[in-house]
Amino acid sequence: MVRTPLTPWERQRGERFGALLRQARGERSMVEVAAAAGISAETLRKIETGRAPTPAFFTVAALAAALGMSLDELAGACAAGADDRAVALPA
Amino acid sequence: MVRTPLTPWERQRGERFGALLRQARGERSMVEVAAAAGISAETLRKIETGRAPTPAFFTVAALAAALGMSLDELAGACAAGADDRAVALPA
DNA sequence: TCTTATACCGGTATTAGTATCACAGGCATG
DNA sequence: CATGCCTGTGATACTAATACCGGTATAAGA
Repeated sequence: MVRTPLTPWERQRGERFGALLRQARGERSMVEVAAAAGISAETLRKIETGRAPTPAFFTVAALAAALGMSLDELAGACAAGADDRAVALPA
Repeated sequence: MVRTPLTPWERQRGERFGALLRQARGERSMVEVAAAAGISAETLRKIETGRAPTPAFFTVAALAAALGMSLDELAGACAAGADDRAVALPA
């Protein structure tokens, strides 16, 4: 109605998204990357753990810049990983 | 404190972002592009008019896909347009 | 052992994104 | 002229993102 709750596959996509970011972070600490991106460490943690499955665009953009990765490949990786959505959720 | 309100330049960036999207939409109607992106037309309108200055990442990704534009260039255009932020908001 | 640093987790507070409803203007068709 | 359709808009409702705090666990080092 007012604001469609996140679907299960959206949350799963968020988890994949977070895993991707964590992998990209590598050895660097959360606080360092968060500071580089200009966000709080808690937010970064929530995104990485999938507890914030749909972060804001500019948050992701700053994060990608801090991690030195492309937004397109990031979105593409999630879209590619979520292509089974078409089977699980035909609508 | 708990959720930093959007700064004025963030809102301005949102306006530029929306203007960019509206320009990219061209002659196509809001409802068509919104349907192609899988979001509601009202949401697209709010994003375009800058009333939703920091949309969700996947919303923007779907929109960019529907419009056939790159996320990196989109983010880059906004970042480039907002470089006067450093002067307006030194903090 | 004690301290420190990092990360995870739960709760809380506040703002913002997203969707539905109702409305107005333009334009065509009856 | 009336009616319906389409586009864009304003108001409203509800959920999610962001941030801060305290606590916990693990590992490294003094």
